Amino acid sequence: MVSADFGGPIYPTFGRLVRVQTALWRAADAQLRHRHDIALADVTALQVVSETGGMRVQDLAATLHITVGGASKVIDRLVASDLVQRTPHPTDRRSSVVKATAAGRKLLQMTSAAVEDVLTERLEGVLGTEGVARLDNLLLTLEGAIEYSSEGTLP
Amino acid sequence: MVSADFGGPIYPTFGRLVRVQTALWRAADAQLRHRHDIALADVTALQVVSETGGMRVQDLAATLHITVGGASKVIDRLVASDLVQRTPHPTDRRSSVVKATAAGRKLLQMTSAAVEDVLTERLEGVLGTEGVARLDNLLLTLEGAIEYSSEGTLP
DNA sequence: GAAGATTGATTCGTCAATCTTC
DNA sequence: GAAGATTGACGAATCAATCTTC
Repeated sequence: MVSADFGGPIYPTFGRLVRVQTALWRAADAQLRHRHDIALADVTALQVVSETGGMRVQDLAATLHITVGGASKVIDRLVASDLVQRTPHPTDRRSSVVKATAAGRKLLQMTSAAVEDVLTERLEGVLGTEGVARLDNLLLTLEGAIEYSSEGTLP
Repeated sequence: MVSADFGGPIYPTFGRLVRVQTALWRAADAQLRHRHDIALADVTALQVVSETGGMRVQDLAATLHITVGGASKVIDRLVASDLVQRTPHPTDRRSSVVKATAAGRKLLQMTSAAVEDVLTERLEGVLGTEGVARLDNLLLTLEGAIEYSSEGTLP
């Protein structure tokens, strides 16, 4: 079944998605910079690294949908702040395995609470837990579909 | 009523929102650069300017949730490409009114079709029209709430 | 003095080139 | 030769400073 266009233009919905995400990001980012002097982008990377317990640079890039070079630089910043460390890959000397340090995990606990506060207010406070659950279901569906369709777009 | 946390952590949902939006943005942006040699950010600004029929720099900034300086530079690029023009504000000589040119409106028609194609495939094709409608409802609610809560966040 | 806008310096991510290792 | 990662140059947005007009 090929997608038909019964629902009217979809650009406005996408515009809303972008604006909502931007506004939420900015709110959380401002809160983190203010309270913990760190950017949300860095905390997000730290979060991913921490919860996987160790990953390669390109795995971080794939998870965040950023480039490998960008991921390398994010890690540079986190290493400089002693929040993660590069450890040698056990079988492949081209790779490093990036792991959260104790300081990184500690900072993550505090920053996660700050982010949770902002998001709970602005997402759950507006949509309610039921609305958040509906949103999450839709996003899960999209996320699953996006993973494989992100390849092979351009010739 | 203060927000309570019955739904579990909300950070993962936000992370999904960011990743889905990023992936969709990148797909549409790549398509536009490839077919029309213009960035999605510029098309988005052109879209907003066009559909309002004329607005000030700070109005564009407020709509897109970007800074005034950033909006000024987006307009610089669009002016350089002859897609919008700055016209004198009728009553306030500090301001300009930014309007889409004929070339801008023409380009917008073509690029909108390209964006619609990408989004129809990746949003509607995955969620269906009903799913898109549900997503749009949730985003509308969030957008309405965000407008007024974006002020007065930091001391 | 405040509001609207522009400009220059900085920051962050992408892209292309490069280096090392497979 | 290909894969993993890093580095420098570039593009785009933020922030602070500045200029003009209210």
